[in-house]
Amino acid sequence: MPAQPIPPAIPEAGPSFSPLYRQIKGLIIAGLQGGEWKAGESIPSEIELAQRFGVSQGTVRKAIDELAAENLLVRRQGKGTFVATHAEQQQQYRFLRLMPDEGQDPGLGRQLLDCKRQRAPAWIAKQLQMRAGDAMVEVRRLLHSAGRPVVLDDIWLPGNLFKGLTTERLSQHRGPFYGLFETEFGVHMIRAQEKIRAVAADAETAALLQVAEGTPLLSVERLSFTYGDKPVELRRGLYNTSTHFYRNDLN
Amino acid sequence: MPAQPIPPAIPEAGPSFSPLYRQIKGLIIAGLQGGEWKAGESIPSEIELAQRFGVSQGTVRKAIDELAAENLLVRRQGKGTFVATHAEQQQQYRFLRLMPDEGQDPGLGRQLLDCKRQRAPAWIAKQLQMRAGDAMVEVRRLLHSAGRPVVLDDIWLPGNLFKGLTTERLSQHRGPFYGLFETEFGVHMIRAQEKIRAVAADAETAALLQVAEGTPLLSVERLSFTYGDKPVELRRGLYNTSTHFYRNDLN
DNA sequence: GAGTGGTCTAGACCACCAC
DNA sequence: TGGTGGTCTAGACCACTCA
Repeated sequence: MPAQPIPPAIPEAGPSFSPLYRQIKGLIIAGLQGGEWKAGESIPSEIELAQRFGVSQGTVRKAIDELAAENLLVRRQGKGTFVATHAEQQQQYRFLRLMPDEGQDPGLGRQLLDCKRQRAPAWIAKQLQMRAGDAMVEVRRLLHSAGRPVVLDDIWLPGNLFKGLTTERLSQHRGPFYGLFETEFGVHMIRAQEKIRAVAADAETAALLQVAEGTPLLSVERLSFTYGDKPVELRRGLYNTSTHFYRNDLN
Repeated sequence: MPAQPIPPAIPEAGPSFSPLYRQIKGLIIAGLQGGEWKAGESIPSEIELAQRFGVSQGTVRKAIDELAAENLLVRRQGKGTFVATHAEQQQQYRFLRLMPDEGQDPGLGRQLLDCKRQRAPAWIAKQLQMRAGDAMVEVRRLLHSAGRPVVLDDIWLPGNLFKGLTTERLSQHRGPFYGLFETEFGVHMIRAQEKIRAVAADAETAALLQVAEGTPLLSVERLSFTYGDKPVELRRGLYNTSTHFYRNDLN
């Protein structure tokens, strides 16, 4: 009697078959994760990658297509394929959905309020997959539009990934934080989840945003991930939506 | 002296070159728009479409790939390619991003409050590309979770597209409104824009949502489009976010 | 087993960019 | 002019569904 194949202890939910182009995709992600190509740089041409991996150009192309659709890579005809970055003009504030009621450009100014190292409380540690009490960096800042404060951000980062992060470093830097994180700490934010609620401004928040206590604010809690679905930033923004709104496109 | 080519009066922003697969895509969209294939039905196979349009299967495939990425079509291996619909279990509430703090499934109950024909005020007419005073249908309803009201929706529809829409018709129908709109009125919602704000509950809203007046609520204003970027629904939802949140994924 | 979508290949040619 | 990504084709074979 032939031996029965051993069934897996837990029924697998994953795909039973992995096409070649997905394996190639995994190899390219590994290169990105390992720092073989840095943010803003070009990766090798499709033909070169095809030769390296021993597959056809079309297979590499399909792998890159998916990575471009996920905004990990950017294709530029005639020039090459580049590692996506948050530092460029066009990609600035890629994750910020705040829009002014009038006009197009957010055009926001930044004001750093605080940056200190703390021990992570349990509710933050859990989301960042750390242990309660682990080292953590806490940043607080305001975003201004036309001179008026619109957003109050609290940002929490794992201390071990952002060792040299100081108030000085942050205030000297131009452009979005995520650009600094890429160049200085090698941390790429590639994906995020936001939980949005309406809350009432407490006294401290009201003072900072120059609104009355109890004013309804948009609470935007964002958990950002790097390669391998590893959470590396927790952020809570409080938005004054009297002159701005959060824009979302559905399809 | 050779004649100069005449420059366009307005510099064209559009693409100077339209590949074959985009033209095929346009033909398929025209078929969808014209009702050749209805919501939930299958479209002809790739091979059949390739013969009909006189191109290779690969070209049809690329056109369908884009339409599937935009959620206009759904591919099912071994079965065929189907016109996307809001009426199916898996696709139910495709545009609703509300999630409970505990658990996964929203599991919402519906309560129809009102449905009447009105003349469109200017601010609604403008967004629906109608004239102020044109016929309009106004619907008001509540969504409940575990017996408690969570969402108050006001929905405005162009009167000429929804001629037979009555309270009876709406209350008898099971499943999402968008499913009814597809089957009864041939209107497919394929895309939407949302503007999200935090607002304070007024007296009437507070009573309906069973919260205190002034409670912060999420205001979600949604403009939905059908084929050809034609706006066909304006909706304003007021969400009580004490036990639920609006979820958004960024990448 | 027939029909569907999904993968992979090889090759030709086009559009765009930089030198 | 050469290199890059972008399009299009033709054909082989694989995975999935259903009768």
